[in-house]
Amino acid sequence: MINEIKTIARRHLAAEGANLSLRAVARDMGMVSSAIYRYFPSRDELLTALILDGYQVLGDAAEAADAEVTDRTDLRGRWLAVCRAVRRWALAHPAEYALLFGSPVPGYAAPQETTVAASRTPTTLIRILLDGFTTGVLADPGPDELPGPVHADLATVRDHLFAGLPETLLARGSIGWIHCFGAVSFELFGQLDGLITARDEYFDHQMRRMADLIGLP
Amino acid sequence: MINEIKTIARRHLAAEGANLSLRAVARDMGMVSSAIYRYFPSRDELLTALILDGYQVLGDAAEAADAEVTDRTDLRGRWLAVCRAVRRWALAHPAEYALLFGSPVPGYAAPQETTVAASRTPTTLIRILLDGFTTGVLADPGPDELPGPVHADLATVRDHLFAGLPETLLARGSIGWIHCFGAVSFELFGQLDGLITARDEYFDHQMRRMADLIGLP
DNA sequence: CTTCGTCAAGAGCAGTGCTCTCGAATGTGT
DNA sequence: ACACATTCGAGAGCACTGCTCTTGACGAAG
Repeated sequence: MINEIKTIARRHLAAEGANLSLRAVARDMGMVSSAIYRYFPSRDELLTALILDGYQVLGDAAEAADAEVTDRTDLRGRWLAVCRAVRRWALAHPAEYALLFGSPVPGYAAPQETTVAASRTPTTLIRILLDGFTTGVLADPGPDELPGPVHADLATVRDHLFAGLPETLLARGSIGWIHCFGAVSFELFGQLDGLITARDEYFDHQMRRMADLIGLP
Repeated sequence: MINEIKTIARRHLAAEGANLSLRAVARDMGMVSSAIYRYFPSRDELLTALILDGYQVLGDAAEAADAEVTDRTDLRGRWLAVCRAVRRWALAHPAEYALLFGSPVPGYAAPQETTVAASRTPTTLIRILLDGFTTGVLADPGPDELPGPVHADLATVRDHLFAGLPETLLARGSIGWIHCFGAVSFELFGQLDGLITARDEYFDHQMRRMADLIGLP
């Protein structure tokens, strides 16, 4: 039942865009709107559930894309594969992507759970670097003039999730992830319209430049 | 009159978030909602007006930040100044930033005018590179393995707006702009929550790395 | 003094999230 | 088999939204 609601809600999201209507979902289920409230205490809760699912599905796609690269030492190939998977999912589910990564819905404060669910995809990316470093494929590039406070922030993240990873690699990897997010959002939110037509190639080019910046062989 | 509506609408936008209510604006003006329709044929038109204004104000801020750097040969300083100005404006006007660069409002198709208004800020950035190149401060870094179709897209943009600029510089500058957008959006849309606390420094660090990637001295 | 255009008000339509109450169905325990 | 409890969905209703249409007041031209 809950799953049926979510499925129909996702369909509405894809069709209509961000403003999901509980009543419309209920109508599609042959129910009356108040019946939905048996299963979700509010519209925001339904959105939260969709967001959590979205992060999960995206994380799965990212991990699958990484796993598909047979040569595990091909860090650049793995990095590009994950980035492409993120973009592919975003293009296939623009409304859901906007829900996850777009402007926050006014009045809706994302619960703590969403922020941890959100970390799966970037974790997949950074883990590629950790993988490369522990297997010796990727060397510690040495210090990168990180400002002190940033150093502290990154150290915390590193100790939490990527024990042993040189901070410089974490910093560069984060930039790479942020740029992946930025490039996808830029395209999806219409900022590329009228400027770039070869979008696949443009995205790949950007991600390659990021791989260069990270220092991926 | 039109200006008063826009001013109050902006205030509501800042206070409530993206879902701007015409009736609330009218109420604040001591008018009835239908009176607004004398001045704006629809809510979307009002949003469009706000968007156009926003791009204009942001463009002004970017140009002013660039102009404030007295040493015109300090390309890196100029680049950072503009990026910081963009972020500063975004943090000061999050709802407006979301309107310009966030997820598109469902059912609302941005008119052509907005896309040209949007180009002012990136134009300011890229013009720094053009400036540096024409004055000899910045050398042509040579080809950057641009895919063919991207090459064609960028050539069109270059011939339109930045005559004489080497394509490689345009490509790198675009990446820099996209990353500026990405970093600001990432922070503003809550993706940094719980991870990075030193946000000023982190942003600056990213922009410096981008300046490195572009090759700014 | 009349006409004309501008302006705002008001009613009304269809839609929204959400709350509440009330019946019907579906078990479950004795 | 009966009584009880719980679950479910329907329906009405509240306050809100964007938007349309009609009506009436006001002031400036002719």
